[in-house]
Amino acid sequence: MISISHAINTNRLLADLPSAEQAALAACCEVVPLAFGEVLYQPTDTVTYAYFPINSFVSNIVILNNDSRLEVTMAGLEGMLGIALVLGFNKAPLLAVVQGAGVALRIPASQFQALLPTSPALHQRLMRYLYIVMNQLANSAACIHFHRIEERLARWLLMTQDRAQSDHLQLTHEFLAMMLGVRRAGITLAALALQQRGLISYHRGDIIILDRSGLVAAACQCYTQDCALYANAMATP
Amino acid sequence: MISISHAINTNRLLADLPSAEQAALAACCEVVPLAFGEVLYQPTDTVTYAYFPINSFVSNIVILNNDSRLEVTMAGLEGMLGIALVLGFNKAPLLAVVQGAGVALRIPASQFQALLPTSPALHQRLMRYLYIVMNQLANSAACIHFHRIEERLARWLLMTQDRAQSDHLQLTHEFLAMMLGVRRAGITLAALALQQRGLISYHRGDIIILDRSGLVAAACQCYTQDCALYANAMATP
DNA sequence: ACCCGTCGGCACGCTAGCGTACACAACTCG
DNA sequence: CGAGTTGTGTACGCTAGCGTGCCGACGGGT
Repeated sequence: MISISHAINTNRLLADLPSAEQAALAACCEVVPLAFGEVLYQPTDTVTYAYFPINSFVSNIVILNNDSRLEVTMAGLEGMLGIALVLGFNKAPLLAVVQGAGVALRIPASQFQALLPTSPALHQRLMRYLYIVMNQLANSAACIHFHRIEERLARWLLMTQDRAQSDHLQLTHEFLAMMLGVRRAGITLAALALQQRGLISYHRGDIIILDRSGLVAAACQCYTQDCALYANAMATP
Repeated sequence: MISISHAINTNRLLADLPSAEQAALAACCEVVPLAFGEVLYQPTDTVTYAYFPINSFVSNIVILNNDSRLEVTMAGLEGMLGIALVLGFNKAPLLAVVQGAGVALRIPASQFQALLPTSPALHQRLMRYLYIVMNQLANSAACIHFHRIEERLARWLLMTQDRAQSDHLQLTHEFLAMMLGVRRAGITLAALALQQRGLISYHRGDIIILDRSGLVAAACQCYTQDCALYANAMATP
């Protein structure tokens, strides 16, 4: 099991906080396991916990008209879930589904909200994170509209790899199709193309990233832009 | 010319604020005209002013790879521009273009940021507004991906009508095509369809909304959902 | 060792929307 | 009043992706 202090130093929003803030945080959070497929929030649910993933990662999914689904953001060790709480609100807007099993730090909503006014550094980090997420959302909208499945798939695999911190992912075509909002057959073709170019290999739900830089080249620039945006926004004093 | 106090009572984020907060606001803002096509922010610009539209409205546009453009949100009397400032940041992420001429309240960035800590009611409103915008972004991404041009056009006209507060809009097909990220010819077909159904009429850049409720039916549900979301989030205590 | 559920390859016709290009009509301005 | 500009209708072939359905192959469980 991962200790709380180790967890706090792993999540990028929490690492490097002043030790007083880390201590305050540690006092009210716990390390919990997240299982693959677990639903953290349903749309319109009241948000009872904030989560900071450590080695797990979670997809935020829009549900349209009860059938169409589309992943719009992803949160792993670089982010958090329960963003609404930072805005003083407690209604979840999106479906949050655990997409990579692992552990996360969990804080009850009320304690989290009580913590914010007394933890200025944390608060600032979270505001920055909100800014980043808003940009990711805006860029995603354009990316999803303009870019082809193959490019989007490559981007998505890279984003997932970053959060899973492993070049070995467990994803079926069916699942990828739901995330990208396309047909399963569409994913099959795109994945075949990537495989034939020697960038990935896969076999019944196990995807291995063989050539990361090749995959970056195959992805739309949205991937590199996203990374740059995160780095920039977080680095600015 | 519109007076500052009348302006403050027109923008929905500012109306109904405690009078002390309105007074503090009034002390540092001014009413400025916004001309059609005026660019308020370029991506990566430093944000020098926050704007609260009164009878003008502004599109926030993502620019991808220097050519593809797509409107992702719109702000009128129900919103504001310069959201980054609320998050303690001063970099504009999107292109903000005035799409309906009119006036807006304008506040220098530093004064705006100084105002926030001392105006809790305003601050809360703005956080709510951020929450709404994030949801609009997420929903837009899905809407743009799944819905047809005709539905999206209908939705877009309704959103514009709400902000222009007039059933008479000035928009060319060319402009609409840029907003929706599609071909001009695509807009022509969709607009013809709406016109033949008796919902709108247009003539060389002048669009008149004839049957608002028919248009709501022709639009994807995203429009009604958006409205409901705004009302809900703003109404919650 | 088998069975059956899961996963992936593939093929069919179909549609929305693309890129492009041309023509005409309506305004604008000299 | 004539010339140019702007806005709209339309047409062409083309592509990405859709919906659907089938089949084979793999592999875990009994």
